[in-house]
Amino acid sequence: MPEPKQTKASPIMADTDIAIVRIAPETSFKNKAYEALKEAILKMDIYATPEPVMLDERALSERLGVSRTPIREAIAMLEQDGFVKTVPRRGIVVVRRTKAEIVDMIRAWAALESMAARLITTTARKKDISALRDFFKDFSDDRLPQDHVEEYSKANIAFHQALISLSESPVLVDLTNDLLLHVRGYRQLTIGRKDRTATSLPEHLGIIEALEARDTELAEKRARDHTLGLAAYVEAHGQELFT
Amino acid sequence: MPEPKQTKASPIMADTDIAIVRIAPETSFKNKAYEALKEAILKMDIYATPEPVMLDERALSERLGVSRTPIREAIAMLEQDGFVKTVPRRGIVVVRRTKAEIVDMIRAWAALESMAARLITTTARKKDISALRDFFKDFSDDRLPQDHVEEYSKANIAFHQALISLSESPVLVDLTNDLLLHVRGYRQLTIGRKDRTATSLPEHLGIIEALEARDTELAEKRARDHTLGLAAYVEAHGQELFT
DNA sequence: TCGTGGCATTTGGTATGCCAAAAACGTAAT
DNA sequence: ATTACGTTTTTGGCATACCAAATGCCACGA
Repeated sequence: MPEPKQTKASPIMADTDIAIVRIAPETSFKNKAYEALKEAILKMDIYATPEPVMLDERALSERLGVSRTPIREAIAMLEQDGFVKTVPRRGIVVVRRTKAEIVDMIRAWAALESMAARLITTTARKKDISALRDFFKDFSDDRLPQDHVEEYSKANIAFHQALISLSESPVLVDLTNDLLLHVRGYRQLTIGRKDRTATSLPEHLGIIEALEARDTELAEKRARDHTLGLAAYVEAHGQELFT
Repeated sequence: MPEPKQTKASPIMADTDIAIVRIAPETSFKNKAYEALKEAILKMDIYATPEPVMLDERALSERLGVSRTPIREAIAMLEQDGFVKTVPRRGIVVVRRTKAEIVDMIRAWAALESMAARLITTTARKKDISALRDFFKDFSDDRLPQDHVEEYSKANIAFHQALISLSESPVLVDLTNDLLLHVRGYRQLTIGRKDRTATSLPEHLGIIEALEARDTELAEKRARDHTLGLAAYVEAHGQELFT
């Protein structure tokens, strides 16, 4: 009889299916190149120089020690992500976002995060919600966020990502992570700006309180308004950030 | 003789810069393959058969008349989109979404669309908003949507896409289009189900009215609740849709 | 001096060939 | 007949070679 081919284990070791589920996935050169290039792109300050940043396939393949083929596949993937754009017979250019695009992304982020907040009020556990406060435990009246902007900025990002994760919605998590990668292109310059930092912490605490109170509408509104506030800030003050 | 192909204009016609802006972009085989495969994947009914749908690089390259290289690059792009997943030395499998994933996507869609509605109340022109009614002009009490499900389903999709477009937010437009492509995997089975169709039209009209009234909060709420309603419906009745 | 034509170079696009892993197949031994 | 084992085939990954378009350099000539 046609028994399903799935693990035709011999009778003796039928019950010894130890945790040997998958041996080394051994990521391909394509994926390695993708990760390497993605990190490199995110690390470089694209908005520092006026002239566009270009990539060279052959130079990359030589530097990474692989042929052009996996490099090109990685480039194709990065292009899908919107990080680069290849112009036929001209070169591969690292995409620079305009202020309008960044603002637009932040608005989308606000939409997704407010939905996450909504979901959290109905599903997350109380202790997990309260744990969100830990991200800011190093800040207080004696140690103001605006005096440690860089550190607060990291805590800020971590908080938002943890918040979204609480929604237990893979789609929301993935989409916001993608957006954050683009927005973080000029991390020091936006998220952690001193004048916004002052109002940021209280707003975060307000969100947490609404979540704990299971107030769906309020949590959604506070999450949305908080991030829309960032969008408005960038729109108003971000002019100098784009040379 | 090799005449310069790029019309190096002589001084006489220096100011006669006619509309010769760009010659044929001539999309590459890579992009052609990407489009072709994407359409093919969306067209096939992935959820019809129990066994996973596989793709074969060599077969595809032969059928499309190109080598494997552009095919592989197209596959890499599709994998970034989440349409396929290549398993090393096993094959390329068309991804099948679970009910939970679809519901999750619809929720994200609801989030983005409600943000679009919010933006529309502050920026869109009245006449553009009112024009949204045209999508449903073929339906009335004499010609109920639930009696023309297929046709209404198309109008439904078109309405939602037009709605998002009114936000003039490229990010929202792109993200929702991507989500819709995945959700539409079983178009007839979800969006246009008869029992939901009856309540769909009034809700749409309600959204349009809120937009026209520039009632930001109400428009946002109606847009969100409408699409969340679909999510809830799929979650409740979608069991049979996944074999 | 200036510009014009062409040749060399650069760069992305594509085709092809080979490799190793794994599945598929077939054969022989029990 | 079933199992075990070895061979063949399949399949994705990667390297390499070639092409054609676009660019830039440079010599030649008005």
